[in-house]
Amino acid sequence: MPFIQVYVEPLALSLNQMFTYHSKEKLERGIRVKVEFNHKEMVAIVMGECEKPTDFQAKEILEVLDEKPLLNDELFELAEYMSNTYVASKMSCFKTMLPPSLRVQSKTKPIIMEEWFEQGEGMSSLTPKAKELFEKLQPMLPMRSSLFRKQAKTHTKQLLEKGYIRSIKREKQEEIASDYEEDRPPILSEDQEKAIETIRNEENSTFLLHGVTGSGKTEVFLQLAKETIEQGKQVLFLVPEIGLTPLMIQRVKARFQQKIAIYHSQLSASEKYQQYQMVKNKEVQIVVGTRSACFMPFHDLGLILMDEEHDTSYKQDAMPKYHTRDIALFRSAYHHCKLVLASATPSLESYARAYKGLYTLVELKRRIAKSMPKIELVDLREGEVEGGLSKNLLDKIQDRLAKKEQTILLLNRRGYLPVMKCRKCEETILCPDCGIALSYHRSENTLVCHCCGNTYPNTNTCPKCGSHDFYQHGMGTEKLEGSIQTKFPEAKIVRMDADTTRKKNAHQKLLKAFEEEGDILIGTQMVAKGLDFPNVTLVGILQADAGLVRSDYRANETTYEMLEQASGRAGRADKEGEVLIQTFDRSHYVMESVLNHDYRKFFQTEMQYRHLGNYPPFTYMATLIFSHAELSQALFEARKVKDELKEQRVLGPIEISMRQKKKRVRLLLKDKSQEHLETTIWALAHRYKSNAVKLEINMHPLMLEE
DNA sequence: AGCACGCCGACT
DNA sequence: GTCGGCGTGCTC
Repeated sequence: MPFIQVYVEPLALSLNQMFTYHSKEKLERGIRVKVEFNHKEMVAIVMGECEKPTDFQAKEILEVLDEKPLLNDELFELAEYMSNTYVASKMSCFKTMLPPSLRVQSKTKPIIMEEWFEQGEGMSSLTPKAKELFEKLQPMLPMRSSLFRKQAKTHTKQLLEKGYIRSIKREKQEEIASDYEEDRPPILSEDQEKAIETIRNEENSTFLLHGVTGSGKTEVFLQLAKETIEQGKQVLFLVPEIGLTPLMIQRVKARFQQKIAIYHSQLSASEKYQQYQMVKNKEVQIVVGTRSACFMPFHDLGLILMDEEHDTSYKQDAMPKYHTRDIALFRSAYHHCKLVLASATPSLESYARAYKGLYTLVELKRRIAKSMPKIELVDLREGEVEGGLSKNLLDKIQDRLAKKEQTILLLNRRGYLPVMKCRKCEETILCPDCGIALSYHRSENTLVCHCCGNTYPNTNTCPKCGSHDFYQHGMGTEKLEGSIQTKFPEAKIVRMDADTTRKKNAHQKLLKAFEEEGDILIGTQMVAKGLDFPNVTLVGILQADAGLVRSDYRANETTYEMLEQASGRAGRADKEGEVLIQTFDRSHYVMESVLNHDYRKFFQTEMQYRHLGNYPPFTYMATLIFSHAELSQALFEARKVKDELKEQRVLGPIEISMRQKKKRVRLLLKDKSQEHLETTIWALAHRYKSNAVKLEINMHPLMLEE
């Protein structure tokens, strides 16, 4: 009669230890069981057998929930790796790795049923409209209820009640593969051929494909994927955000003409389960997906492609705060398969590794058809500037309108006014939860916290002195849209930012609207990513240095990335592209590098600064956030920890925005050794398991919390 | 993480 | 007199 060890349901680090139970049967690692834990019933995951405990009485297992383990050996190893490197509980790693319906907490059996309608024997009379609809839809029965409802709308109820249709439950079936016209591979450029050759033949397993925008990286991907599939192996194709990559999916589908799995966070639980099972049951060879797709249960992975590898959406900001790139590296090592990281603006970490020869650098230096867009820097300190727009830029917009060509304007600040500051008493209206300035959004007449997303009605009254007079300085996308519309009344303007893309599929709808009839697309940095409109010949960046004033160590990198990516949106087809960058500091090395499309120069300069400041890739970092209702308590703990850590460089403590009415204080640790950093942080994590001051850890942070 | 236990303030 | 605040200790 075996004793088994389990991890229990709560994700907290304080319960990140195994508990022992008694079982009537042998149980494999990875099987879920129901147990009593601290007077409560909960689910636990079996980790293995052990000896009879001597110092306590083990309880009985109440129920065995699975026949087969949920995770294979590789995924167990991966969970171990994740837990260690990101200082997260094992259970939180298991949770992240599984699709929602298989998660530990999930009580429902993952057999997914869906509602269908079948023909009934309704006799009583119908209203004319219902009768008409029923006659139209009858030949299609039985059909999916959702489809039926979409057409019959409110008449569905009547048809059900009068028995013309009956509701039945069916096991969910797979969507019929939509047919895409087969896409034949084009003739590759010399650069592309060479890139493929290198990746195919080089011994190294990790490659950094540095290809300028429009250099045909995708074609390289597709070719490599094809070869892998022909060897009977699986391909994982990672993309940053699915909302921006419908084109990519279409291309993959069209090229391969076989069933592929698509996995991203916007799928419903049952859709995720379906896609997950397709991979597990070896029904598909290709998976295209975002961050969470890096945990798919592959059995014979032959190639991992990671597009836009610099993109920060690859890092999860909830526990465990993993980076998809690390997971991809782990899996490529486990499966002995190649990993191709690709970007026009690689992360400094990846490029540094390629530079050292750890990764093999593969370059695509030329655009397929056209030359790179012409870039012009406009000094905002000189010449006329009207509402944030230089005369130069206004003229160019006018010119594109006349030529019926399109313009993209990038302003990395949403809303109407970025701050509400009272003219009388100089009070700034702050978010009660976060303590940072609220932005005014005119269309909704609300004040929005861009930190936590909370909205408050705008009373246009100063909370301190009751005045109604506020400063009008600064500008967000909403205000820009208004002023552009006033200047060019005939122009069709589309605005794309977090406010206009909140609804599902809003992204695609806005982009479609712009492609079909828009003249000017105004947006935050989301318009810099991956858009491909042949008729866009002008890109204007309004406040190029806005990002440079930020204090965080990656400010220059993100600014370079944003400018270079935005520039890549201009002149993608046969028309020449032009980019106008408005800046206060045209001699800044970020501006100069972008001007000449010189990533290497940017890299070398930035590396010097990183070296001087002891920042990644020269060190490993972690942030520690101490939170408590009382600032003094949080500060006290932070200072105590700082004093103890003599071997690392510690920055802070600094006070950052509140969360849930709690004051927060941040320390930033830098360490030459990743192992040393890990052991230090783990020790701290254990110490703060049950402290009134809470400690939040972010290993290898990309964005420092403010 | 939850939740029971336990010890002090303002209320029917 | 008690209802209820949340500090701290425990979970096989």
